[in-house]
Amino acid sequence: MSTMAASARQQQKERTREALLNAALELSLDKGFAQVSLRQVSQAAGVVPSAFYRHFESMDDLGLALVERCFATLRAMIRDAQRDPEVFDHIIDASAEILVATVKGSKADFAFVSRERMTGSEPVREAIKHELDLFVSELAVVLARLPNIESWSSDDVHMLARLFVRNMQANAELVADLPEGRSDLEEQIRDHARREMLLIVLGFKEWRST
Amino acid sequence: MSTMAASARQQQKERTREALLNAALELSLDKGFAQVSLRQVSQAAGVVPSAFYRHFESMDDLGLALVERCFATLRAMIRDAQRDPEVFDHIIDASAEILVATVKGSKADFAFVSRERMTGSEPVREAIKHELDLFVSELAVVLARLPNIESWSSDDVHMLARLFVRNMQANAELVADLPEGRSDLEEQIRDHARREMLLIVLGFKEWRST
DNA sequence: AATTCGAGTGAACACCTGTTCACTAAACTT
DNA sequence: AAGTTTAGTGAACAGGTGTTCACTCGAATT
Repeated sequence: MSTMAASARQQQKERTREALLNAALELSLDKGFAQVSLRQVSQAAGVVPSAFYRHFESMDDLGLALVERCFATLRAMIRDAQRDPEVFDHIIDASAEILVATVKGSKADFAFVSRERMTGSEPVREAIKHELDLFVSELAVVLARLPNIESWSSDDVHMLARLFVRNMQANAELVADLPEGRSDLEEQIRDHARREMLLIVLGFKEWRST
Repeated sequence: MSTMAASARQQQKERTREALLNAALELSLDKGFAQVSLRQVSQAAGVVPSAFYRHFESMDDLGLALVERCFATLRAMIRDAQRDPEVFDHIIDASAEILVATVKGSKADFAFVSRERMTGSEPVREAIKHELDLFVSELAVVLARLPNIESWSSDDVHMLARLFVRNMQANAELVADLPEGRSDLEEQIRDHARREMLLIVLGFKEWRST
């Protein structure tokens, strides 16, 4: 992507590296990342355990790489949301829509983040916390440009962003462990998310007018 | 407590049972409950591994017992809050105060719940989810009796309760892994919690007036 | 064409895990 | 006082764990 090289050997290496990452992500779906052993990941990736060390120096190391990969998805989501012209007119509706759609499309990633945020090894937890804070700040920048919000104090915008992200987290959790093919429940979550965001915005208007 | 009996042998049994529970709770503080082995718990409780089975048939079983014990604390909190006359006049301030104080006093319990809510074995996760739903309903009942809220629809009250509990969860997490003796940060969290609850209430007023 | 490099192998290691089972000894029952 | 119950013991087990190390053999470099 960035460096085009790809010398057929590096290419193969990258392939098994991703196989390891995918295997770890999938295996951690039912029991949690911490329960997944180096040997299980290696086997699922079709590699002998000692080969693992050619790519990561420990499971913690792999965990950090996974965090990074997952947040790339999140960043893509916020980037797309900014480009969508809908967002300027109907932030709430569009946000709820984008949230549910994105989470549905990358369930494993979101499940991983919301799960390992509390349980992961200390470095993993720290990395997620940091990425999440970063995400709040990025969202604050986006929000600050919106029509009705551009006059707010930056403190208030930041708090709004925090509440939105917290709401996003909570709803992402719900979507992430949703049974397949229940579009009714999905619609219900979308609706709840919408109402809650609306509530927050309304609360802020009232708050700022006093 | 309930059955007074206590035949000196039952007494002793209860003693080591609690020792096992306490050991499990403490050991799960740094790495998470799922990382704690039956042998570690037994050793920390001063018992040989095979004795464990006299009290629980598996670690999952112990986990469920721990969930039950932790939520007893939560229930006590909401019960006390109801008795406090302050709450009727200044729900928000009193709630924020009680929240921080209670969580600070039972860090381990809250840390356990907020951690195992996502990571625990499936039965443990299910138990927590159930208890949490129950908690929302209980809170809704309390809120419905409050001066300005008694006229709301039960749906709205329930949503308010959900938002409050979510807020509580998020702030409990923050308090739970707070470094010791940082009363400034503690005050900051209390303040945030207060503002966020206020925001929610204001939003609801506005919401309902349209 | 000869040499170096390195991703992947397979066996061995020391250790920790949950579970079993025959046992002891002290508290209970008769 | 004799007999039963049971919380706790200690050794053994089969199996999974992370890490090591000498190795292969094809691709990359010279």
